[in-house]
Amino acid sequence: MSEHVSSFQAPTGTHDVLGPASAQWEGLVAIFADFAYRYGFSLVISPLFEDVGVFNRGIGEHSDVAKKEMYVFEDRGGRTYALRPEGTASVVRAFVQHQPTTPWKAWYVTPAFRYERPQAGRFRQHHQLGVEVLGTDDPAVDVEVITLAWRFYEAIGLRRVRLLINSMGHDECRSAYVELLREHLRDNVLSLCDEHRKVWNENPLRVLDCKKDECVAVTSRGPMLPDHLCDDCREHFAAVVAGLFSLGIETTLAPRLVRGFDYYTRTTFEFVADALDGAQNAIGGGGRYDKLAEQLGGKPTSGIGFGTGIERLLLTRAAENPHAPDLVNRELDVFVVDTTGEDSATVLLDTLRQTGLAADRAYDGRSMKSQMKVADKSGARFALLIGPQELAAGEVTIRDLRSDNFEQAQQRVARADVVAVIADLLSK
RNA sequence: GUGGGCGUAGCUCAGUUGGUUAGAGCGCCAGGUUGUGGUCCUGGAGGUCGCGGGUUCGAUCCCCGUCGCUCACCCCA
Repeated sequence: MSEHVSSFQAPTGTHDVLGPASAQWEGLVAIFADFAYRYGFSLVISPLFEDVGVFNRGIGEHSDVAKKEMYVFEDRGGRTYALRPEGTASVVRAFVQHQPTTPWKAWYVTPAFRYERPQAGRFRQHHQLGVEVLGTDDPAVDVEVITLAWRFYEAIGLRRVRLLINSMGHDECRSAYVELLREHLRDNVLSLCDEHRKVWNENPLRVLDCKKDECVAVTSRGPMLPDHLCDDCREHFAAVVAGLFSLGIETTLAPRLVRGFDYYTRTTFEFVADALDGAQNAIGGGGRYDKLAEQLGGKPTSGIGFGTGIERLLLTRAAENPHAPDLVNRELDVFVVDTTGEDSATVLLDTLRQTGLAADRAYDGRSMKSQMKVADKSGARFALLIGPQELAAGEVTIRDLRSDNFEQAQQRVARADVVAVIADLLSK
């Protein structure tokens, strides 16, 4: 800042996550990875950018995300790519490309990019955790995916989360329904809100999602999707709801829940955090996409997935309980203070770390007082002091940084015994 | 894309109804005699008052523009 050179900052809508906040991320990802493992999922890593067609065909060219929110660019070879705006399309593209044996259960953690104006809980780069299951339309897998999400939310301490669930039907029963809805909207065009009065015909389902009083009044008098499902879809939906009920997972039937991506069929769901009173209270969502693999050039393959936003999860945790415990412990065990200027600290640290302890030190040959201050701020449980006396005696002074009694707080032990003594002290 | 609020030290903010060397708290660094943190005391470093232009004898303060942050709409995680 002292120079007149211009500097840089993170692009609009993006953020650097530094410690200690980043430890919360580590914790979330680690817990989710563990859940995924316990539910039989394996990690899938796919590219952050794809041929733009993957997303256009996947999420639908008429969706808002595809129309105006994608980061599209041309590379030096003239190919048109887009940064992934969500996780599912890439994973399904990978499935189609590699044709793993089914059912294929994959989980991911990824950034997602959307060109939007940032606001509370919404960014141009956000991060999602998610799972996908390809190759079965068994309602049991719908239940399993939703259960994984639900139990995960419980595990990270969320208490005020509601599960909204709906069925979009399959191609035929949905398009039949859309026609019914279209007729109903046509008869009531003048009663719709300003915006939908113009565009209701392009995608009638979107009107269901409108929160304006005018649109709500019209659609609530009109046909509802769950009432117009075919027998198969109705049975499938009933099986999903029954499965969740048998697990004690409370569901809210949401007949007007229409999610933003066109690929959804049958089961769709969303998790809403009541602690987030802003507009951005959806912390996760997903659904079935039985036509997506075909749309991406693969064999007809059923699929279902779920994604949840890391930033919103952390916001929700903080909103529900400002004093929520850390999701992962990143405190140091010991801090080495060495004023001899020789390599005692270097050697001792190597030993400590090899035994699995978390250990750090001060640099630049600072005074003992200065190093002790750093030790204190590091949060370490113990300080290990090496001055001329310890050096000469081949010993180390162990000081308990949580004790305020000078006499009882420290003891001198032989270098060779340090690891054992520390291990013993930490186990108490 | 549209609209509101805001932009002064690393952080949170005062302040100047336009006038000499711009402040506080926290944080950071160094001391408070002989090798020891957390409290306390002292001292220090650190700011083109977002950037550009205009008005003025003079602008951090007024005006315009611009960039950025933030909140909301739309939509979404």
